[in-house]
Amino acid sequence: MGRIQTLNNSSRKEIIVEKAANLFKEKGYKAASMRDLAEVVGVEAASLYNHIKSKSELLHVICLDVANRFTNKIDEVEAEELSAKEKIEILLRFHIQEMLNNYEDVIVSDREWKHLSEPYLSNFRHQRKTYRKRFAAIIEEGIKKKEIKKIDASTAVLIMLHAVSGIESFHRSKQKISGKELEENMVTILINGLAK
Amino acid sequence: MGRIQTLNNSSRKEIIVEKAANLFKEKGYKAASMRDLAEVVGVEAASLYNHIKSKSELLHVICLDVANRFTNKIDEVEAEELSAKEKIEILLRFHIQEMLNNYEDVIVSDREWKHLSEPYLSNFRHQRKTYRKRFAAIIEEGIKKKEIKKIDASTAVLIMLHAVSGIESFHRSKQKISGKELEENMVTILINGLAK
DNA sequence: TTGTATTCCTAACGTTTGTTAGTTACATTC
DNA sequence: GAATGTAACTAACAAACGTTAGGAATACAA
Repeated sequence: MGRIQTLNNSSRKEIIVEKAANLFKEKGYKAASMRDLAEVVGVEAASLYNHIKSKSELLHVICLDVANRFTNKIDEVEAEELSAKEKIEILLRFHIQEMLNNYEDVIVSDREWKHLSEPYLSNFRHQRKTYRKRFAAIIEEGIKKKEIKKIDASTAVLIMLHAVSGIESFHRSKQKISGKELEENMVTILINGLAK
Repeated sequence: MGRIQTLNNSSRKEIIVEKAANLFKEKGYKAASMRDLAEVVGVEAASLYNHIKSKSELLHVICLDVANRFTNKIDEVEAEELSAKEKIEILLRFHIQEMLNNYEDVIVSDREWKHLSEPYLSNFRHQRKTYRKRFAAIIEEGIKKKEIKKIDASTAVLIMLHAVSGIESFHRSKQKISGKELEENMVTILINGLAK
């Protein structure tokens, strides 16, 4: 009968959420059972319920946290006095950094948000939609100021956000290049294109 | 007691696979139950087993079909006498077209392949890996011939493949722009970049 | 019309699922 | 050391899952 190891200043709940993110990333939310999670945590399944309310709570804690991080960042970027192109590059680099450092949460949020229950599902959808609109608005500002090519702004947002999510494959591979190199490559390709 | 509608020259099995792809896309493979599928098909769950062997067969039929289409295309492209840049653009446009026309299969294959059972899982993984290597080789050829910027080829592949998968959001949105416009925007951004 | 496949049905199976109830062990405070 | 709250356990629940068995209805060939 071993207790959950609580190192640092993280609570037992935080540890469970962290392990859950890992498991959800690996197997998907639906395929990951509470008994799987319990095993990883080192405890019986029923014991988890001393710390969390339900399986779905785990998912919405993860998703909400990720969504808030991106919302906070775009708040910050919009407030600064920068050119549109600079704003875009900052956001793009932030996405890449998040994907390099907190990728488990980000991937789960990206891929499993559909399994959120109401009202968290509606909230998440709204926050996501709003974020993309604000991102697109920055691009449109850049087009107006002739910093950016005349392209469809929402398509550009779509490309950038999804391109970044490809970093998951990078994590799985043998990491021939470093995170910094990856970041520079991505920014170059997306801002300046492949063609010479 | 209604029978499965079999129009054109498609078999009942093909109809089930088609509806399954739609359902898997909507709810995810694990969350989509055979009873859900039966309801969509218009039949009782047990009746499906007169036409298919198992739920997992549905998934691997879908995934294998998608993987083969891309493999066939890259076979075709490699055989032609074209510049690397042209080859890349053809492949990119093919990905976009597939995502516009057969997106349900492609999305399911992209997102749910992890739930394949052996030996289909290993086969799929291998085919996917090989495809990406071949794609990266074309890019490296382009770099050598100075048609393409000096970037990390596998990062470029990763960006392109994942950018295209963002077209799913396009399908969900109110389609302000046409498929053709979307294609041109994507190709422009990825080949020439955002910056003016 | 009769015989034979095909396609559907109902009923049920054995698992696995998320979760609750009730109880025991540990940790902390007085 | 007694008291109290926290965190673990065992056992079990009802519901949902994929799938099978066996029989009834339909379609097609003779």
